[in-house]
Amino acid sequence: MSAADQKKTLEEIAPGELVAKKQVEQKSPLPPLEGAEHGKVVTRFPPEPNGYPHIGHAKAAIIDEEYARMYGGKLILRFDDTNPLKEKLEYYEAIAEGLEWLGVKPDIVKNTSDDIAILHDYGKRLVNSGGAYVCTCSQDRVRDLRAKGLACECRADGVDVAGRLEKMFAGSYEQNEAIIRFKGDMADPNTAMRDPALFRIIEGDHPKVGKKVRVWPTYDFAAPLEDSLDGVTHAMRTKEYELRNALYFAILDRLGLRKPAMIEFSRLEFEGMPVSKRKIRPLIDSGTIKSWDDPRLPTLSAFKRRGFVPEAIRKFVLSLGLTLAETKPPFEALEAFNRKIIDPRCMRLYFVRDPVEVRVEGAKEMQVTLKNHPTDPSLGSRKVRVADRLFMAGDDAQNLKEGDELRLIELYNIKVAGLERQDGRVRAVRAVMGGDEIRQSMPKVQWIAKNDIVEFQVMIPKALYAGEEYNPDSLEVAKGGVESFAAALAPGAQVQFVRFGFCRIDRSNTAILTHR
RNA sequence: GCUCCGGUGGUGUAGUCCGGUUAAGCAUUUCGCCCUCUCAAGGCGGAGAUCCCGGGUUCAAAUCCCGGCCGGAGCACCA
Repeated sequence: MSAADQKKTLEEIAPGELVAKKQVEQKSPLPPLEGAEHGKVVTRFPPEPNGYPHIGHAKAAIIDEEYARMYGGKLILRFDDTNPLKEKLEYYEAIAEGLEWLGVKPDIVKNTSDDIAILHDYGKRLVNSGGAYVCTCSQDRVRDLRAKGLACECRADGVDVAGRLEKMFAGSYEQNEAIIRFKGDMADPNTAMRDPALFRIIEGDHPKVGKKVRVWPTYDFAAPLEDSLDGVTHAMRTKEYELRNALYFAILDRLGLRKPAMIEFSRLEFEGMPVSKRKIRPLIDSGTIKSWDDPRLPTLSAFKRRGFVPEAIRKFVLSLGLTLAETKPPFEALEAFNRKIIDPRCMRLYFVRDPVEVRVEGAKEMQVTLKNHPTDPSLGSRKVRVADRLFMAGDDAQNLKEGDELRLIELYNIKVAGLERQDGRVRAVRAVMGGDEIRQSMPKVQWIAKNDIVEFQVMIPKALYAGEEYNPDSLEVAKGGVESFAAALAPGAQVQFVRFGFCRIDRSNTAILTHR
């Protein structure tokens, strides 16, 4: 019996007994938070200031903020700076700037290193209460025994733990000589629980606290403590940390501290656009890529430079949801969001790639007014003087045949009278006036008056990586010309070059293609 | 190797916890039409998924159970 038949029969036998499945409506693109109370939600975005912010940071920060706002709560930006060897002052700033550009406004900004004394205190407390111990084994031995699931002597009773702890903080141990380890379970199938390091000694110059501190907590210790102490109610992190959840909660349990809820989501990365410094740094060091805002990179500064707007990134990120599936979302979707947002505010200007000269016989010099936007008059117009010589795009010219008619957009029609070729390529076009009637079927092309053209180039970013290899064709350069009006635009201006694509002016005579 | 997490149209997701209302919603992509002095945006419409595979439970399974297969992650004194 089909579902419909069953339903019908049921209605006959027991009218009114059929209950409609409850409708779960939800406004926000994100699912509701478990146990969230309005006004009491605290989330946190905890980047390590060890590099420039990228699209992966954006995802986490946006989700964190979105939830804080959704529930009228607070967002904490916490620089997770517990490794002086990796962190630099410029990265704190870069991250803060990146978030500001994104429109993510934290309610509180702090550093994990601000709380180093508190963290030390809890660490000592944990050791003194038997929840952790000082291990003086070599790194190799620790790794080896963890793999085998065996404990070392340092964990046994009878070791002078108090003395070792004292030595650790007093500076008697050298770097790598001693660590504080959580007393977990060396036989736990979850290897994260096999007595992980909680503190280690690092001789370094910390960007915020200098050389004063040498005993630094690891992420595994700092994260749960900070979250709990800061009042975070919902902590979110990417799913590669999933196995550490047990440790996170075990630490808080042993210290008797409040436990936040933990939510995971997958990392965000685009195909051919790696986020990892391991893949980008060599290209920078070798000069293949000049800077961290190169338009092929997934850094926020690159997205900005390329012409993506924060609203588009936010919409895109939220459209991905909180899935755990590891996929590479379509870059085209980001482009589509961005296009819809910038379309109404981009002036339509002419860029001709590989210009080919057109001579229109009998054309008199005249002045035309061109609309800067097809539907929005507030974007204004511009005046251009045209005589009998102008340029059209090389690709458009190549397909011409004698007798073809085409429309020079917002100017007039022309009829091809002759083509001048060189090596089989059309080098110049001779044309005659073809009237002014606009016909839908007629091809329409953009043009630039000969006396108005300015040399110009557009950089076209492509996939940086093809599989595991650097893509040597990742940056295409389209050379050509623009109207003098476009050449005069200030860097940062976003325009649409008609029939070419949306671009952001990067510097004088150069733009970057945002997307088609 | 051990442990954990994923697997829904070309792509990304919603739905899966609490099985049934439309055998699957949205976005992107693509195609067609309308609009249009752009191959943009906007409007309308179409195409595209045996919901990884195989069993089982059930009147009924994308949803529950078992077993596979495939993909990813963790096993740092990095975060």
